[in-house]
Amino acid sequence: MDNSRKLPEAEYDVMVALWNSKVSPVNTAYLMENVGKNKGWKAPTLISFLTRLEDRGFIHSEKKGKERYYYIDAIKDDYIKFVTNDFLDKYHGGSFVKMMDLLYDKHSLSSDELDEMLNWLQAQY
Amino acid sequence: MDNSRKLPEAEYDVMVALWNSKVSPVNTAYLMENVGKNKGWKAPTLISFLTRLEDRGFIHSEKKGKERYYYIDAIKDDYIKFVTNDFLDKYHGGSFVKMMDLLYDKHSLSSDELDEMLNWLQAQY
DNA sequence: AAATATATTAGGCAAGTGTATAATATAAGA
DNA sequence: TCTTATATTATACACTTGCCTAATATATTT
Repeated sequence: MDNSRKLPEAEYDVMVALWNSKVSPVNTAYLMENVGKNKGWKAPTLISFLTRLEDRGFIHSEKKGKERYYYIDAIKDDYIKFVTNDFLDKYHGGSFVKMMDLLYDKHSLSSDELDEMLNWLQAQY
Repeated sequence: MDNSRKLPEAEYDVMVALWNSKVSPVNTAYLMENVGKNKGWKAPTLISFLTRLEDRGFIHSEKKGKERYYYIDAIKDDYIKFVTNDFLDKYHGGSFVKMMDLLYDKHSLSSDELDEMLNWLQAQY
């Protein structure tokens, strides 16, 4: 179960479309509509990413007639958690506070967001 | 002047060594000691990353005798801020709270960290 | 000044990523 | 069933990234 690897941009974008879909499986046409088009990809481009995702074990697929349908195997939250922890370690020594500190200093964190966080934190107790 | 493009791993590791140095400029030998060695790189490998960093405008250099010395041009906090905002947007819809929520649920955020954050937040008011 | 040591430069290559064209399969229509 | 349309597959190619070997420049020692 080695789906815990960081995906290249394009493949991640495809996964997002899959994760966002309320139905499963979805076919290539659906994914063309929901990511490919906006990205300006040709169908074979999309399919090529899907093939790679399948190789990595993030999805699997099944052919029905002349179309192919894709099923999700990687859990979104697990993946996001993985990349997030990775990121925190790499850029902030694993510390939330360090990250907040930096962003606040640099005016990237608004007081609204501070309020929101405070609320959230207080709710955890 | 914002060459704030996301760096490849290896180049980022070199930047970290540069940013961590208390002196500037530093030479290749210093960087071999401080990153190259641990990474198991040969000197030309390190130098190749340095050349690329120079091409990207993150550093510049100067040759003295047979050695070359490197000067930092990219500000660490600016770069980290850039990648952090990028990351938040990409994986958490730009929201800290969403990120905290996910990690807490998934048991990646300890109560100690929660306390720390609460302290930090309260200190901002 | 030669010979030797050492640092840098030139150049290159394999794997990974983004992307496409041409070929092929399969369904649908005539 | 033959033709046409359409989706998929095969294949490939350019760039980027990680890394190195061989060649060259410069300093040091003899």
